[in-house]
Amino acid sequence: MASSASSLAEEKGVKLEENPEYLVSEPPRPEYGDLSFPAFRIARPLGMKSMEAASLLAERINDALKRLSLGLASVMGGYVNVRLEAPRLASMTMEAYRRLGERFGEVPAERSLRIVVEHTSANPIHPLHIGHARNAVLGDSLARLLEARGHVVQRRFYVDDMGRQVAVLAYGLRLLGFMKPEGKPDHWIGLVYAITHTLLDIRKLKDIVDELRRNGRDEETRGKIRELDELVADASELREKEPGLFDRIADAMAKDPSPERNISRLMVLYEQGDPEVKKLFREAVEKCIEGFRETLEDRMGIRFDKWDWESDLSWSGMVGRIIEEARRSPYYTTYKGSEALDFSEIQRDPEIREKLRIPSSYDIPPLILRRSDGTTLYTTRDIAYSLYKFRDFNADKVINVIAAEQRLPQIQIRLALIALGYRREAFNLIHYAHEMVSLPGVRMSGRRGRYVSLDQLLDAAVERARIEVEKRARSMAPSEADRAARIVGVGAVKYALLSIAAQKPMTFSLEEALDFERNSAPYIQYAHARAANILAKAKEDWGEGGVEWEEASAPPIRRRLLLQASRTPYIIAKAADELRPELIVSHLGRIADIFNSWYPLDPVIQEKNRGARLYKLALVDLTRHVLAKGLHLLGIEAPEKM
RNA sequence: GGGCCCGUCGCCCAGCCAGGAUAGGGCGCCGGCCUUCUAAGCCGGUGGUCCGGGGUUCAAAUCCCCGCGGGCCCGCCA
Repeated sequence: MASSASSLAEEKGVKLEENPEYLVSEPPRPEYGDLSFPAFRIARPLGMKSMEAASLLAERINDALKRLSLGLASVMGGYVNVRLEAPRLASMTMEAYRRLGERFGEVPAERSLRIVVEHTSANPIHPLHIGHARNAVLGDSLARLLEARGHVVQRRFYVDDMGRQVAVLAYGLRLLGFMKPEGKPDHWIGLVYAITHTLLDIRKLKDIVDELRRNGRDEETRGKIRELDELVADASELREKEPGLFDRIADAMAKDPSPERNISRLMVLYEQGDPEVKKLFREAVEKCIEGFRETLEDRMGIRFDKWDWESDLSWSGMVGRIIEEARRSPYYTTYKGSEALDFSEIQRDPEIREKLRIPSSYDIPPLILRRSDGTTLYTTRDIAYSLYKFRDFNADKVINVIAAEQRLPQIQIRLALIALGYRREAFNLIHYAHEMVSLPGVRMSGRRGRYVSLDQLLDAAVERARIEVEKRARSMAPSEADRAARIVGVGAVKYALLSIAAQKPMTFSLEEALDFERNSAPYIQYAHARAANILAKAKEDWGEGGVEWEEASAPPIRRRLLLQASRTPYIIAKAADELRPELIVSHLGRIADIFNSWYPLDPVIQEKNRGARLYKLALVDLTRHVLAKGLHLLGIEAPEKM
């Protein structure tokens, strides 16, 4: 339909403003047909009345459909509606499925691109929590979608080991005098970090209180004392968790006349590559990453091709070279006494504003490149890293999956790239922003050790799934039940995170994620398992011929399942091109709904007529495949049994 | 003070970018369905001033403007 509209426009020498493909939709009532096109939308640019455009377009579409004997177009109001010839659609779709096998649904893009997807990149100072999970699951799904579209994708994790937070952790570990994680290493690291950070804050606040008191500022003193009380409460909670660890760090810190100075010194020494400090930092961060990998790779099946250490980038001289380039740039300036890049001129360019999506009346502040002690800042290092991602993979496009709160620094990075003459990179660096995840009633804080870790959530989900699996575990071997529980539990968490569009803030309710009914991963997985089960019991292969394609026409629900399943390649392409995994989520939901309504009404194996039975088997097989494919693109496994 | 995102049945969400034919799902609630390919399922019912107000248009949940409510950002943190 879309191509008929395009060619019509082309002949009239008119360029349509919008892609006609976007105008194709499903009519509101099934009697109207299977697809519809609002002809009035293209009537005006073509210089026609809407009815005129509709009948002309219907004629074109009919010609095209006739060539394939695929259906019939009719005019209704200003719409052209098409009713597809189900048997023909069935044989074409199944033929493609048989030819492509497991690849059915993937449509290669016109041009295969090299794309880097950087995601998760959590600070290596505490375990992953639900917010990181949203990032990880989105990033992983985007990567899978892009691959399905024929792009060459590289997944990278940025290990941010040069921030102040890691220095705080390293300082704490040095006070502790050893590094022997008990239990999962990232959890242990998280505890050390929280204890150290909280003790540091208490120390700082105490100093402030003393100072205020000396100056007789009673009002302010009382306020600060209240803050202090809260901190002490947090500290005692931490102490309860691990008294030995806590006291050791506390005692050692009490002997240090200036913890802050020592932390800053650690940062400087690490950036300089001091061997002893380097060993300390690296060991600490490696422990944490080890824990991350256990969660991401072993438990969630989210893998990375590269783990990029921020410090490596810095030591290699890349960050230094960026600063050199900045100094030579005409936008180099001094801001608040520090070296900086000034964007006031660049951001006046309307093309740049539009391409980087900078709001029209928004003034991007200058970007400071270095602290006064000479150490670099995160954003500066990220400029180097952005370029590195393009170069190292020879990438056409780099997608950063990063929380929306980092919008400003992400814009600054792209402006900086332009300032340094890297326009192509700036325009092909995409900030895929997602909003935060909160847990109801939980005030999370990594610095205070107050968080629900992703591991805990996954444990709860898998545990819940195990109970459900055991309820119906019929003929399942224990190892099989284990596997099913893991697939269902982890799948449910992933689905919950993917089913809400990324730009919406979400409250993650474990309760709801563990409701394994409709609109959940288990619901889709269940439909898949049922389909797989029918196929397993069938002992017949529809692919060897004898399928009666006429069976595709009726009953309506059977026909609808075919129609929906056959849209899959289009949906996958769209979801990949628009970076919208949630389109896959809703497509799977629709297919599972139709399949679940269909199969109890229209038994497959008991069907007496062989040709009909084989067609139904083909339809079950297609459905099974399409569900598995979609789940896979979301990073969710599809069990054969559950 | 400036900017970004969000606001749709009691609750959670889709639809909005690319305006059109009675605004869709799920949860909840009410009532049915396990001798027939797994009831994590199916069938029926209940429920909406699309945050408010203007404007553009033959036509607005969708586009524009002004408000209101919630989240986030504006650091020599990351």
